[in-house]
Amino acid sequence: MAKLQPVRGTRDLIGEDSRTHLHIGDLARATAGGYGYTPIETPVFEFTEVFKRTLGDTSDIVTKEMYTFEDKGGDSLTLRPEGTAGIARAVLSGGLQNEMPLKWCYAGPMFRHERPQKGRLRQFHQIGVELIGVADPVGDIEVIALAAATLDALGVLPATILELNTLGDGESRATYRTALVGYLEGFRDRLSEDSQQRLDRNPLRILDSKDKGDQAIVADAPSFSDYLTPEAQAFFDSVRGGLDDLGIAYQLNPRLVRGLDYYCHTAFEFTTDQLGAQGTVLAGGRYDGLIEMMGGQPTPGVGWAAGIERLAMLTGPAPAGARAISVIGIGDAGEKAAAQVAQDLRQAGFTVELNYRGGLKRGLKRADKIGAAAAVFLGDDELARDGVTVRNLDDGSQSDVTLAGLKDHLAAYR
RNA sequence: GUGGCUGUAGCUCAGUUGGUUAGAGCGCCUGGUUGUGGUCCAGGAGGCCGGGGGUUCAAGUCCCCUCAGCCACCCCA
Repeated sequence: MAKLQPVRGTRDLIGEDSRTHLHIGDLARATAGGYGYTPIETPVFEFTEVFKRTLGDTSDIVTKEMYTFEDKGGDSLTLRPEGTAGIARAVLSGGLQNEMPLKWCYAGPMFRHERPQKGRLRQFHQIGVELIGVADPVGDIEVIALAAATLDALGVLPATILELNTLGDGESRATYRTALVGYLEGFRDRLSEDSQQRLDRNPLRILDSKDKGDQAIVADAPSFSDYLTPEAQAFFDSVRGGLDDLGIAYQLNPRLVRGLDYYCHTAFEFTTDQLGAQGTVLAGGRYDGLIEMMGGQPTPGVGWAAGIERLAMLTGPAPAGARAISVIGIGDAGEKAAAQVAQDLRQAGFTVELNYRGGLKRGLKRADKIGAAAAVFLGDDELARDGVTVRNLDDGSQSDVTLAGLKDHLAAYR
């Protein structure tokens, strides 16, 4: 263990950072609430099997990015790398299959053992929503509309574009995959080293390779849209029509893919060019195969997740809360009386900071530092006349106020 | 996991071809004001120069290793 450093890829959220994260979570929950989504909290760790089964043994997340450990009972546990698997598990272990549709939103930490860089940490935070039990495109449309509304509430929607694609159904994907691999095999030697591996493991990923040579080869590859079944095409058309009806702009991106098998039909991402290489702010899609893969009945689902750290880089710091009133006691009797005044003001709903010791000068310095709007002095002079002195910290003006009239006087500072 | 760049005070950074007690601004503390902040003035505290090893008469400065940060690849929110 290195000396008193945070673990690599983790960081403390203090002051403004913490406030901003909470603000983003609050706004997301409020927005989702307006769509009828209620909060869910699942554990931050699960049996490793939960993620292995759902993410697939060959995915990068499972093979190299999971924080996995053995607990004292000998079970293999894993810190969740994403939110959906745990929620699917909750559906099954809670016997909620008959409560469909389930509409949930969540916010919390996720863990992936990756090399940190801009917009990427080992412990990071996501907000997300899941709509489980709706097979119709109206579900996709609602979830995307909610995503846009959330980004709009945060004020970052104009900084993003919505990219949209379809992964089709299983049949569409299977025939396309065969055609794509057939085409790419002819160029195997000329593909980048990474893509040669992808060709065996995850050929669809080659479509969004950043390698220039790969891109040239991919340009002439078979197009997925030619392989969509009529049903899958109709589904996608419905989603697009619904977004058009709601006035939600999007850009088709045929190279937008998902690595995992249980994804199908709609895939979408809100991306930005303001965050360096990590441009994806919010990503989601339909995962009809997920719950079945975990051992449940076939159950449709669609949802998304967004990175709070990435959102925070776009929103900037959240607005500060109410300015405080500093209550400063002077002398033993004054400090005692000040404690009572502070208590009364707090119960009346004021934000109050009580000085602990050190006298008026120290109290005022502190008041200035925390940005208090006014200071209330309480010393022998004030006690003698059963009142307090109120100082306006913006203009320095002071007034004598009776104890009885203090709340009314301070109303101007709320 | 791979690559590039960077680690000097709480923060942001200077520090000459290797040369004597390592500096600045901001912040912090004290005093000027034994009942007045933010401005001003004076003073002060605070550094194993990320860590370890090496070269040298001499290392913050050069070399190696290691840790960390940043950025990119991979992958992803």
